[in-house]
Amino acid sequence: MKDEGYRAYSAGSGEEGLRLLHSESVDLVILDINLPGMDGLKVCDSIKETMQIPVIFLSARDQDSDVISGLETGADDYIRKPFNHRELILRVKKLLRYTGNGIHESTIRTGRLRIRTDREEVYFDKEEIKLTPMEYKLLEVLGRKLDWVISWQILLKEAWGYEDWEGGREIVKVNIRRLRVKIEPDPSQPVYLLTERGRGYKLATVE
Amino acid sequence: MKDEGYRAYSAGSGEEGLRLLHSESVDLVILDINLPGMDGLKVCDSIKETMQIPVIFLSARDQDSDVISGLETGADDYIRKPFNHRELILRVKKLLRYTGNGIHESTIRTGRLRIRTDREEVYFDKEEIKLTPMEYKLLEVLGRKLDWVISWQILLKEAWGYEDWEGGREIVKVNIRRLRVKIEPDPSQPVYLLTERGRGYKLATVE
DNA sequence: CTGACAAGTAACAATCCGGTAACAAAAAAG
DNA sequence: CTTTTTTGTTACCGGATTGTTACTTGTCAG
Repeated sequence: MKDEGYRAYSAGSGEEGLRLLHSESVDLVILDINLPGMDGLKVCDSIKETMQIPVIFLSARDQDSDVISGLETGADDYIRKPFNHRELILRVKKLLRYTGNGIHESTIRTGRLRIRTDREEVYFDKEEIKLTPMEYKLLEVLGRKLDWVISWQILLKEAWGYEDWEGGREIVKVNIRRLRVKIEPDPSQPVYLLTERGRGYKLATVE
Repeated sequence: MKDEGYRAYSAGSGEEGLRLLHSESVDLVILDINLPGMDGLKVCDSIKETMQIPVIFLSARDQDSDVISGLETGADDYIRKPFNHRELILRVKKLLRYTGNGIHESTIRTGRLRIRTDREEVYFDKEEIKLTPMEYKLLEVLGRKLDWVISWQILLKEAWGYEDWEGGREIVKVNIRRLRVKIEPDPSQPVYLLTERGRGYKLATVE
């Protein structure tokens, strides 16, 4: 997993895994069924109860009934051992894409723009663009939903954390402008950060 | 599949399957790799190129390399034969849940027209038609009741949220016109958005 | 054939939305 | 505590969107 650019943690038991989930910010869980102590199905249950994180079972128990009970407890995929690494990676990527946390590739790129989410840095070609924390947050929110139009209400919530706000519309408008001034070659003719009138803004894939 | 309450079609070859896809409104494809004529991977490729329908491979070819190439062509899942019915159903359900299809279809299509309700985008063949928010709302309301005649009172309520309104009739009339100008090849000879004099309007299935 | 009414069409006007700049408040740096 | 940077607020402009009005066309009953 690390080779593919993901952060990865491992736990020796179900309990330890659940503890990790609460201390770290985790996007996906790969889980065996045969575990010391608490069994995998129970762990999956307890995960699905409290959070919406995709779970993949990876188990030597290859009976159909095992697979079925795994999927029925809400697991998102079930891979039988022995498994192929490449297949696992592909299935992980697919799941992350579905659940929208997909662009955890730590760098989001479109055209000459590059966002390194791990370091919170933005580059235009090789040059770093210095963004203020707010500007960066806004760009990341847009980047994580590349090509999707996002309304100012959602942006306000995702980037600022405000549910509603008097001048929410203005705040977004102005900060979009500030972002454009920094990331667009010509801020009045945006190429990356586009407006969909009446709907919102989107960061578009270019080229 | 039918026992589970799904509509199901089957095709004896890739070509036939692709033809079915265009004539019927399909939410998910289950595909073998070994097919007479065009092979399954090619079929999957061609599906993924033009539409965003989930594809599950179901194949006797159980080598890891087969699974990997299947997933890499963009398939959403790969099940090895022999397979268990219950597992297949569970995986189908899961996919339909992810892609949001199933309950309310995420794309409505008639003739050369396609409405992507998840992104609020409308296409004529491959070309996107830019609609204003109001135009889109109206079209979606009509599209969700394909072939049903809807009165201006209902349209007013569904699209505008007004219970009654002085110039309600006019507002609908004018916006229907605006929609037609954008979606009809010849706005004065509508093919999609038809009038039922005295009753209302409907979005008709074409072909 | 004709009048009445529904629907089509076009032009106009009000409103809403986004772009922009300048300014003020708040936060961070020195 | 002062300076600088960042963030939020306000105001105004221009244009797209939407609603309004007026007029034309088409359909159907009598």
